[in-house]
Amino acid sequence: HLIIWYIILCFSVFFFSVMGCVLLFVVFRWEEERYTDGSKWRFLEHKGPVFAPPYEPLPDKVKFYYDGKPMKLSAPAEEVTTFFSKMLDHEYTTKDIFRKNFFKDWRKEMTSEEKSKITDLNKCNFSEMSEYFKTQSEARKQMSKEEKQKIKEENERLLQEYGFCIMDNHKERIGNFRIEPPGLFRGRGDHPKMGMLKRRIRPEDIIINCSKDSKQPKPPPGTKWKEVRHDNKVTWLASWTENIQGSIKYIMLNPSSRIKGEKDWQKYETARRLKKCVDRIRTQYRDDWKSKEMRIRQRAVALYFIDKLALRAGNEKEEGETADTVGCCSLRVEHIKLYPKMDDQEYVVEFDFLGKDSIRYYNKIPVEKRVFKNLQLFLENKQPEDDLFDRLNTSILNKHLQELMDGLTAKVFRTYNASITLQQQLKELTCPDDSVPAKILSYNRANRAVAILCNHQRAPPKTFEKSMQNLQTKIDEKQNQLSAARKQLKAAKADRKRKAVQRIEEQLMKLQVQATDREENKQIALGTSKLNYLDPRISVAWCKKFGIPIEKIYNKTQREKFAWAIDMAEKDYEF
DNA sequence: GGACAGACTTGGCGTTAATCTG
DNA sequence: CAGATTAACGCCAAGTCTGTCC
Repeated sequence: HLIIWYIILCFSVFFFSVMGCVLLFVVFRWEEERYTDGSKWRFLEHKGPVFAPPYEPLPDKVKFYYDGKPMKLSAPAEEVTTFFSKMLDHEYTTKDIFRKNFFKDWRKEMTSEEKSKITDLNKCNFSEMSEYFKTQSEARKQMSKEEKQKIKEENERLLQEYGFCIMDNHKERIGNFRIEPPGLFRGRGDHPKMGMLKRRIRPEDIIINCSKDSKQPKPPPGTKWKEVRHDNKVTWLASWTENIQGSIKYIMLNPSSRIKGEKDWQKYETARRLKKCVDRIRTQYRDDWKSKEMRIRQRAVALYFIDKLALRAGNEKEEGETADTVGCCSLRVEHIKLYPKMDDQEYVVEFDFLGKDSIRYYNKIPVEKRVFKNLQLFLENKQPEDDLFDRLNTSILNKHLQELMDGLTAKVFRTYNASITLQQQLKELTCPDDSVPAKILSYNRANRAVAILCNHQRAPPKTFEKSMQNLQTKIDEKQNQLSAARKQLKAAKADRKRKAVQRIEEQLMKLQVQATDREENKQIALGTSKLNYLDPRISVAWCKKFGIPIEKIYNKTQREKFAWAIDMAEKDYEF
């Protein structure tokens, strides 16, 4: 008996100390005091970035032809041609702008001799190189298990060595520790810089950020960092300036890190504060539609769009530097059409413009008469390419919002409206008696409502039709199976048969739900809203309330990112 | 108040890894 | 167990927003 008591005692001590640690850890990790002086960390140590592998010249048998004649290129010029020949199958290599930009940048890498010979891109023949790369990638696919395993292990080793850092008391995963390899810039949509050469990044381009008392990362042998600094007011570990737009790129931590998680949490707390005062703000902007000042009316109509349609703020962009895309404040006259009457609706506004990533926003919505009249006013005496809101920009708008609520900016409305929509849709769509797959369909539908609001579209997957067909075949088979099982049940009336029928019915239902979900999701991308706009605590609470395992909603990466929410939210959580 | 740099979040998509199926 | 299919991941581009300078 004594022994048993002793074991129990030991076990309890062990158990409680483990629990204690877990609790401490949780409190420590998410409730840890934040720095009040604007600093982001006290200690930061890492190994620096991993560079792109050096260029390997082509074997001599693989030739480039100019004007029908083989020509051996210098290594720098040859490297650039490999980028182009790898893209040959893409339609964009036929575009004028792409070819012009590429040729211009390619010539910069040529020797003077090459430069004088190669004067016309149309006389260049890259097909042997293109074939060579196709063969190479085919060979890579055909590699033996052992070879693949070896590569995997090497990647894992690199991850272990360079993929983590120490920030304050935590070992944290780094988001992107590999430096982007050189290549040809593509860009999205109609980008004026497509085809330009994205140059290779060297240690001399890199600024390292770490704490003074840490072990500094070593640059590769024979090289130097551009600079090593110790700036704890920022979160990045390394940075460099990219040559296409001249913007700065960063190496930062993974979303699972304390520093990202805390920021994410705060973002949703700001959105929840908006919830408390959104009525007041709405009343005010409606009032402002009547203002005698044009700038206030414009501000109020723009804010109405941002709130109602979840439009992005719309910063000004430098013309000719990027694709021509707009957000709310940068809308132009040509992007909207007004219809005093359309079918059975009055005061309809039709939006048609390219937003972020050149994704088209198309929507027809009835608005209130005052908004409509205001829009007519804003359009007066303007050309199609003129700004709709000529007295407004994002800076003016955000200054105003800041006065309405501390920390309020245009994008908070997107977060707020996305999260509140999810919560309300979940409430509306979830039936407590539904099966788990049916409940998940409801969840996905709620998620979908948000994605539609935020205009998160995707190109239908290339294999969409086929995969729908496959699913339909499975459903048909299952239906046959079911009717066969039912016949057997009728004949035998055995309990075992009854259960079999039930099981098949469930399987069939599951397949049908899957088909519905997939069909409805054809052109909708759920990922972005799930990752960036939906307060994860709403989803966690929903899972707890309806007994859905969290794994059904969030995959491993997402669970890591939302660890704070999974720890925090109870089933009665309200956004 | 406008230009610009800087820092950080948000975005779709192609590739890769995991899972499924015959 | 290999090939097909699907889900996850990573890539890298493109936004938002703040702060500084003039």
